[in-house]
Amino acid sequence: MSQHDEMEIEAEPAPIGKHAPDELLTVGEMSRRTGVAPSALRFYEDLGLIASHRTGGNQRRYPRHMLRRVSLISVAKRLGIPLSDVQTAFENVPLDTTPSHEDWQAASRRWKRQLELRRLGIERLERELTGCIGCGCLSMKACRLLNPDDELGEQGSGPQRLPE
Amino acid sequence: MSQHDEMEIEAEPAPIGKHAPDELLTVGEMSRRTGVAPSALRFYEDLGLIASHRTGGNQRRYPRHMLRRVSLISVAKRLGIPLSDVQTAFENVPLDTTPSHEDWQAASRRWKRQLELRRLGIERLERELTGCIGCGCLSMKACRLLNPDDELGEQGSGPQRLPE
DNA sequence: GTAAAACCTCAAGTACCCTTGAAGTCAAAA
DNA sequence: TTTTGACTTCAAGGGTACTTGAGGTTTTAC
Repeated sequence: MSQHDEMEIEAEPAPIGKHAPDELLTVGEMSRRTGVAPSALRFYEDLGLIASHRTGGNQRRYPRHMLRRVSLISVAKRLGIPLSDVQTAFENVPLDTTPSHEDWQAASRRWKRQLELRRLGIERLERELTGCIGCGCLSMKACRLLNPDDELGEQGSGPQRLPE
Repeated sequence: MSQHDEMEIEAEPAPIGKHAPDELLTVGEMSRRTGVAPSALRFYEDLGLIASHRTGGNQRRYPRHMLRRVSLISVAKRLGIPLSDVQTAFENVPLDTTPSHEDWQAASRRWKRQLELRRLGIERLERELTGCIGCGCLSMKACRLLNPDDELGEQGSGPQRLPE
């Protein structure tokens, strides 16, 4: 395996001077840059979370803006956010064209809201636990943590999500 | 085939219609009280996350303190915390005897620390996203969110966890 | 005493989120 | 041009977290 220096990745004839904004990335380059395995990238593409162009030889070529999507997906993964939620967050970010300023702004705000809700859920549980530590009991009666039949504890069975 | 060769926990005649404070719970009662399916309870028991006594007829009977464990497990599920982490959090809480005040206190503190780490990860991402919204870019170069090769983004492939 | 409801085990199935491997193709360096 | 590494698809496998179903037993209620 050849370890290239961090040079400009130019799959196509390089425009003189600066990197092309239209530069396309192979699956391997995408993987190295995002830390997401090629197999996972293909998987995300099957799910429609990301998209690629194909060369004449049927190889994937990703537009640069796809880096953002992949990075956001991997961030979500680290926070335990399911891919279905990621899909929702991406709802109005175009796959086929470079998303506009506004597209990403809107997506950022959606992401932030999601994160905020998750954080609030955690903060609340922290408060409950602090109370439990304070009273030294984890009391079944007093502790909302252990009686979560409120907005946090939607249903009895099945996968559960934080409220949205 | 009945096996009464040893003293087993018998289904005691319940005090008329009401629950005794040291009452043992069947798997069904446990399920109704915690919202966790009986199959999941059995699964947790297989994993060693919870434990039960058995009647002479080999049916599970849960001591009341097991309600806490199950509830905490289901809280963890809601927050996307894997069962392996739950196991860690329970490490020093006895399964066979009613955990003491101090056992639960220590567990509470461990839980709180776990939640705190998770929250901090989220808060950091929120800050990053706020910056991105602010600058209106989600810039690949400026945004740590999209270049997470720091303590949050350990390695390239494989399942990733929040730092602990 | 009997019948229904609740329980038991064990095996297989499901859903998500991928990874691994086989068998073959493409692309760029030597 | 040749070689090699990177790529392709497709099928199967794996970990987590369970659910479902079959076939049988126990407990409870009448």
